[in-house]
Amino acid sequence: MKPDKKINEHFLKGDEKYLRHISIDCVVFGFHENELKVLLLKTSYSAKWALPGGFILKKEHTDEAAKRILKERTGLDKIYLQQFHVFGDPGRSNRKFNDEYFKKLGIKKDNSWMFDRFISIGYDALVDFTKVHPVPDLFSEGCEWFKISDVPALIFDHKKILETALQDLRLQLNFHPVGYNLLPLKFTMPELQKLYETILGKKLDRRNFQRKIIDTGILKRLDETKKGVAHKAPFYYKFDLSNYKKALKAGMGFEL
Amino acid sequence: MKPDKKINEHFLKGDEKYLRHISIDCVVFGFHENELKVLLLKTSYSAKWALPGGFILKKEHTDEAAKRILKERTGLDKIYLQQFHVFGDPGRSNRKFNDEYFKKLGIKKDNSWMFDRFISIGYDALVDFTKVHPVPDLFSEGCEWFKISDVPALIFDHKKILETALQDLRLQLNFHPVGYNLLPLKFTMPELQKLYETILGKKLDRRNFQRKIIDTGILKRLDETKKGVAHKAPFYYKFDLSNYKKALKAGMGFEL
DNA sequence: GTTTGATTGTGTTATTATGACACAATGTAA
DNA sequence: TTACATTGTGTCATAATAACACAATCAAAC
Repeated sequence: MKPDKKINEHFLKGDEKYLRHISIDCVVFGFHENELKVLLLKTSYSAKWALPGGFILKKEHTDEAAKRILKERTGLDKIYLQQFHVFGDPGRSNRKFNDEYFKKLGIKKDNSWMFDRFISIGYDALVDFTKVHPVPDLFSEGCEWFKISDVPALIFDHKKILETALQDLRLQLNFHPVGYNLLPLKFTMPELQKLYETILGKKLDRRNFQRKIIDTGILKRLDETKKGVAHKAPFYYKFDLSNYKKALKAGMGFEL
Repeated sequence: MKPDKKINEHFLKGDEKYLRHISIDCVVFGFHENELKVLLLKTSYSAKWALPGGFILKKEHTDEAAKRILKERTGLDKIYLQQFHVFGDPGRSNRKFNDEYFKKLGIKKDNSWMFDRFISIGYDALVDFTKVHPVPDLFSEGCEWFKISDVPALIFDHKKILETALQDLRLQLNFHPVGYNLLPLKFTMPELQKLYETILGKKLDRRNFQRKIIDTGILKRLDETKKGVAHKAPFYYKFDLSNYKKALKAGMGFEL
């Protein structure tokens, strides 16, 4: 089926497949080159960008829907994913679209479930940047990572959703060793620290940080050191999965 | 309009007023006689009890809907209320009803939006027990407070919703001085401590508890003492609203 | 080859927060 | 007047945290 035809069908008949009035928006965090990043889609119907999102099949668990949507956008299967907030303002999506776009597709705005009010469930995901293969969706012409500090204009209330997710991530940091989901298998202590600093938005003392992280017991130091650095080579670490899981259950207390 | 007629209309035409597939369930916490309590409704269509809940008007903010629902059940206007989780299992409400009840009302199950799948947004509320006037809803024949430790059988997944709310409340305790919402204007230190102990489900040291609470600066000791106790009379305290709000913004760190 | 610069690994100390604990004071009831 | 239950307050040992310094090592510059 041609893309235009698919879009048309989605606008006119999507409500036969999906629950009306409810959507899911995902804030996908990644970490690369010492920067926290978020995955965004370039909408084809406006100059703005959007969070990857989608809808819930009539008999699908909301969590499953979020997983499915994420899988389609990132190719990733088992990722850290959880709901963090519901956005239920009736005016949240009543913003201006590009009418030309819909005219071209032959869609009348009062004719489609897609222009109804939507309540959106926000999910946030932490992914290993290096393993993601971004794929735009039907309504997007591109898919890119953006530095958190450098996010473009977003549609609807997506900016607010992103900010809420970020706040939530900061809170989580003390309970959840989020590094496991955001970093590759092996990583150095400075890299891990940089991740924490980026999320929290503040500098941390190198030595105290190391002590606290080590004390949790969730890390395992490898014998290997990083090669090719113009200074003392840092050790690689990886997460000790068994201790990591224990710590999760115990609800690791942890202040930075 | 007669109740039966109202119910009938709700089942057959409610979807003209409300969003389909989405509901709100409220966990209303109160504190009385040194016990944490929750407000429940006795369903008229089964032997079970239910959380007070309702639906979202087509142009209503979800938060407003929760407020409205709560106002109708408790008579209270300005209460501490917030969403804590979305329950999105497609099977969550596919449980057995009392068919007799619906037959009596002349409602066919495949004929009403009310038997569709619902995604429910959980809101929890902390209220001053002494100010609540419980009012059952259209589908309930009663409305009562239950001790948290002594909750009867609940419909659907309401037990799980309640438990999730309770967990959330425990987490909140460290960030939010919840006492303000659950206690009357003036209260004694032992009463406040008992509240914390009940929510956390563990005993706290009397002297350490007092020190920490006092150190936050959110309390103001009155000159008045409690009368009519067969032992040393405890002082009354009230919340220092200005410091309380400051502490909220600063995100009071606080471990028990 | 030696030096330089940047960065890592590690340990000490002062300060603060926490948990465990004891005794004097007070109001009613016996 | 005494007994009892419960409150108000303070101390001390221990644990957690923040601030801080120096030696080791790698690549690049000379």
